[in-house]
Amino acid sequence: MKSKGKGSKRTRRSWAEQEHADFQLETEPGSSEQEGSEASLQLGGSWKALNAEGSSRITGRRRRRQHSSAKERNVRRLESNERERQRMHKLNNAFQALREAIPHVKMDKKLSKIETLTLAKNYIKALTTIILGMSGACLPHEGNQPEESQSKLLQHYQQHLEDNMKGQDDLSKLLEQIHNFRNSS
DNA sequence: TAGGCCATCTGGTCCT
DNA sequence: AGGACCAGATGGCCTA
Repeated sequence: MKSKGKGSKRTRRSWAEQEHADFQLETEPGSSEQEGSEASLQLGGSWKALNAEGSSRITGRRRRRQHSSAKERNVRRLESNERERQRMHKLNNAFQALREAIPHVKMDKKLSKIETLTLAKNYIKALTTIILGMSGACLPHEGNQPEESQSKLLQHYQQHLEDNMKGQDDLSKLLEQIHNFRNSS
């Protein structure tokens, strides 16, 4: 969460505020609006935006007929918005956990999401390389072809997941095991 | 000031 | 049927 500004950013008209006017504007009066008709074609968020600009590109498209009252729709939309916020918060928490799990140089600057994913991918690759190197050293009689080692590593990891992985701390346990393994070898 | 990043809203689709 | 997921749109904040 950014430190400032986000709390006061709700300047867009809420669905509750604009719902009535938009519904009148976008629904062709007197038309037979059956569920699943052309009205349900995918337009996503561009629908309102294009209409607001007065574009004629989407003429003829109508919002799907809603069977519930405006008030019920309003309530469901607000509930849906809340769920979506919670979902995005969980996603952001996961990003934050990932940020804390990967080492990076600019500790003072928060990694963006794309940076986090990219660094995480590179970190996994680096760790995999290290582990493959260690397993190659410890298994002199095994075939040391990269694909073979990688396959064994994956097998071992999956087995480990099935046997032990149950909670949120499992990744740190695994990293601890890797750390211990490195120290002992 | 432009561009990057982000939070939020929104409606369609998928899944249970 | 309802919730989860997804992607587009929008507008605010920040930085170069």
